[in-house]
Amino acid sequence: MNKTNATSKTTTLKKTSGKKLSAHAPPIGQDKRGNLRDELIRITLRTIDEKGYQALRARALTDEAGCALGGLYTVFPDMDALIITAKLQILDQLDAVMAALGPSKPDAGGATAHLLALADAYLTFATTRLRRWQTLFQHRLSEDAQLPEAYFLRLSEIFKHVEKPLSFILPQSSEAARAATGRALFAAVHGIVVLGLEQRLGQTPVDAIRTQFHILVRGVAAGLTHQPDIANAAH
Amino acid sequence: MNKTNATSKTTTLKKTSGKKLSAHAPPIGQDKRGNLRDELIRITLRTIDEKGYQALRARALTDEAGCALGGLYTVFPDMDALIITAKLQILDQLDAVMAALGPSKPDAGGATAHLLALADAYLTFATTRLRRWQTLFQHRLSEDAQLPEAYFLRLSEIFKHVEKPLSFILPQSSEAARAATGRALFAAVHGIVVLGLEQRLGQTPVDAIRTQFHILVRGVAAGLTHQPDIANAAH
DNA sequence: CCAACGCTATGAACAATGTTCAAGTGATTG
DNA sequence: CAATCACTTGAACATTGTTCATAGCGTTGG
Repeated sequence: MNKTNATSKTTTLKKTSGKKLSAHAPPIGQDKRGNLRDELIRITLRTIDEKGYQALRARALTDEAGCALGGLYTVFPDMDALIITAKLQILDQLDAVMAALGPSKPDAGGATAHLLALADAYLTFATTRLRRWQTLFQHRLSEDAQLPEAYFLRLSEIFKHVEKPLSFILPQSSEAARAATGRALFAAVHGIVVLGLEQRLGQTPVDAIRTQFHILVRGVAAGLTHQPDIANAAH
Repeated sequence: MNKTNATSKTTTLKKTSGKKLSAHAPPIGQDKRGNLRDELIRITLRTIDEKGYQALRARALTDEAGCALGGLYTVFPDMDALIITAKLQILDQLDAVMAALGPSKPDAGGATAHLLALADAYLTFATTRLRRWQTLFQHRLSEDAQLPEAYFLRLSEIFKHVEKPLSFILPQSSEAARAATGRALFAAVHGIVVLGLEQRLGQTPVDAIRTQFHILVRGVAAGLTHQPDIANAAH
């Protein structure tokens, strides 16, 4: 069912035909070294967009980049490193989308509207760039490998987009309380989107997803407005 | 690395010497057919508990079950089917944990407390049976395979645990509004746990996670109590 | 009893992976 | 022109899940 044998012919063996003429007329490679790295990253992102991160294959990438299989391992220690680089770029794009909304109006109503706009931007990112978003949050690197610290730093930056408007809903609260609340809100919206996009049965889920985080964001905003101590009574 | 169970292999193989009606218990293979299936499921869950779903290997499972590699494919169409069966059982366990809390007290305060207890039960499940929980929500089946409808039915049942106490917070709301709110709340807590357990850096994240969904659940409960229309104004 | 049949388990073979590394290639240098 | 060196190459390797011709064993018919 799974691994169809269609590929048996495709991937191989121009070796019989003499490639003595190595033909370094530039098929793809523009410069030399650093460009193979960038080229591989570019192809990785393109493959993700077209077929999803599950389709990333060392041979397919190097074929398309016009280098040998081993070439990949001259610019990356392994495939994980390549994918991590791609994930970092995608995270930057998500950050940019949320940053592009600008600041919120400095009152509780404006803050709530801004939180909804952030959630909407997140949902839009997840649906319009579904494969990139899936790469961000579904892809697992293999066993021992660890995401770099820069990844988590970027993630905290994203949480900050949510923290900022909270200062108009929780003007008296501590920095820590706002951080926890912002993180909770982002994670909550993330969870709604995750479970919503996971199951592709049912009907158009996007509106249902939007309904859910409307309830959630407006509910939390109203609750915190009436009882700000909730955010502080952490323990 | 560990071919420790060479003994089990030999013992099971010798049951070829007749004894269909065996008085003394055979070592592993008790009956015939359905037992290999159950045995494989058992071993699958055990492997998940000990090493995580990433460690599931056809050869390791069949070795331990005392059958040949191909034996797996006589009782399951492929490994996905086996893992799906395991996931269904794990989902049942999660459902049982949340059902074990019983009903909430029939007022808004009792409902809020119950929602918090549900979130806490979920977090406890995720942390004490981490590998099973990861299998539930991190494992992806390969490409074409689909989770069975029973899986999503079970999931809706779990959402219902959250819906029920909501009737004391939103007594006037429609069934649909409560369903959307319940789903949103579960997904929100799920998102908090997911992002919380993802990054194991920092110190004890469990308390931080608990803090977050306290803010969230109590915030939403308070908000919906003061402005019940939020749950209805879907669009 | 045994011969023939049918089901089931078997495990070698296969295709598709990521990764390694000896060998090759071409430029630079002495 | 030879030697050296940095870099590239792709065949080989180790692991995967999956398949399928074959062998084994119980049942049945004569």
